[in-house]
Amino acid sequence: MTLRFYDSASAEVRDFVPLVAGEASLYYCGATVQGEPHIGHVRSAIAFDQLTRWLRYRGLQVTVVRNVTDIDDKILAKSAESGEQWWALAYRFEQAFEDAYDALGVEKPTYEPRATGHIPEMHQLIQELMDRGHAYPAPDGSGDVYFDVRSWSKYGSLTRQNIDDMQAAPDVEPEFSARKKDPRDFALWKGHKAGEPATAAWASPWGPGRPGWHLECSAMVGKYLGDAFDIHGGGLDLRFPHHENEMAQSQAAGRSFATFWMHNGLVTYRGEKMSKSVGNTVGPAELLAQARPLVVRYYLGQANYRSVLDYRPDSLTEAAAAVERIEGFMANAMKVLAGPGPGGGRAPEAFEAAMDDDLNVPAALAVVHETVRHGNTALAAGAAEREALGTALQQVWAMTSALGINPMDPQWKGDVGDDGAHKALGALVEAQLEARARARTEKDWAASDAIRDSLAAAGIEIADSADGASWSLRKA
RNA sequence: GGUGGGGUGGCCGAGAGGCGAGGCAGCGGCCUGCAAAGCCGCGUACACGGGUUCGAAUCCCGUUCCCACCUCCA
Repeated sequence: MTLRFYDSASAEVRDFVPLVAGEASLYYCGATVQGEPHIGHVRSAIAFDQLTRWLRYRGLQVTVVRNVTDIDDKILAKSAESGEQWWALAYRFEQAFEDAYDALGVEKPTYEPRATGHIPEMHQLIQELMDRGHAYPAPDGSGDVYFDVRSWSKYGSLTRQNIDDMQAAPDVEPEFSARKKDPRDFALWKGHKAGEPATAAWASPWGPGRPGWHLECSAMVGKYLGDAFDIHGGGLDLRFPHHENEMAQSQAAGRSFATFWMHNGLVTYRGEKMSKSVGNTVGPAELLAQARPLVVRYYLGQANYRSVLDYRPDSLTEAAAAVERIEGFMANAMKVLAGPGPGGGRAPEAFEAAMDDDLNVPAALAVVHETVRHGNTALAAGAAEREALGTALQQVWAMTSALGINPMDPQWKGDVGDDGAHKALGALVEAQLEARARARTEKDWAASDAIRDSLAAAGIEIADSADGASWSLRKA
């Protein structure tokens, strides 16, 4: 087997060869916790969760690091506006992100460092850059320290851009530009300004201040994954300047940094990028109000991670139908096979090949659905096809687990209600089903259908089969 | 101006020279007391114009439209 991923630095699909055999290290950019999460953030996390799960499926020991940027201009600005302490505000939104990740089955990263906990590592990196002549303190005594892009000939290589071809940014802050040797130089350290809270300033050899955004990630990567690691991920919108700058400052300091860069496609709404600055965001809570977490996860994870996902509210209904098809098969098969869920099965080769090929989830899901169809056929064939049924169930189990969408996973059970209530409901429904069965025996179709209709009105769906009727709560 | 990614059937969404991935919706059939679920069948789609080829959605040339980044953004 060969894993192949699209490396956005080289713009090609390449064989993935881990730096250390049997292991894989992944760093992907988490949130700047200055507001509520939107589904674009969540999509990114799900994409890298799929990647993590697949690397594990392939037997690699995976170390995952996702940062939390808990200090930045916007956090301070919002704090100043509302009066809430900046660190309290940051923590509040950090929790909102965590809740969304948890609800949608994104596995916890191995490490989840916060920027503010890594100031010494940042100072060290700045010092290394200064020693090598790639960073300089602002000449005006502001306490800012900048990265000198002209001193690093490879600047622009991640995004294959030539510095001189780049459109000059609108000079919104001339007072900053005046401190820079080149307008594209970016802040490694931001000197403390009058009016900013003292709690948002850390002592440094260049004066009190706080870290620049790009520097945080480089410092944390260095601490948790070392000078060289396998994959750096994040949203496509972070390629430039964030990732370009990260790469420049890390490599200029003599670290080799990532061997693969993977960027997930953005979520759009009515054709336009979803973002806080555009103001067209839709939060995970809005989707979770319309559909079960499993359905939301399926929806956000069903397209190729690199493609644009245009959110339309009704697409959740389609995702729900697809999930129920898979879920229905698994539930029926488990009932017939009367065993606990099968663990440890293997996915069909076609599924593995699709996932190995740059995580082709849509093609992999096609295999899931084909297997479900075969399984349903085996189910209908009865005892003669028990073995085929068992195989299909095992395969569907393995595939959905690998994608993080196994409907039988306890993770998704939360919406069923507590066991006591469910048990009581079951007793009541079973009594109804018995009455209906009697009516059916007497061919009293009116009575039989009345029972079915009243249960349906209460959100309980029943299905007839050769061995009697079964019921389930209607899922959103 | 520079850099990247795209335009596939009613919708979503893979594929990337020759067999119409898969899902959703729709239609017909089987099953069913009737339904539901499930199974079987039905679609001749690849922005436009040229070209290469026995054969192009896939390659080449041109045109056009869209998105993203070049400023904070997953």
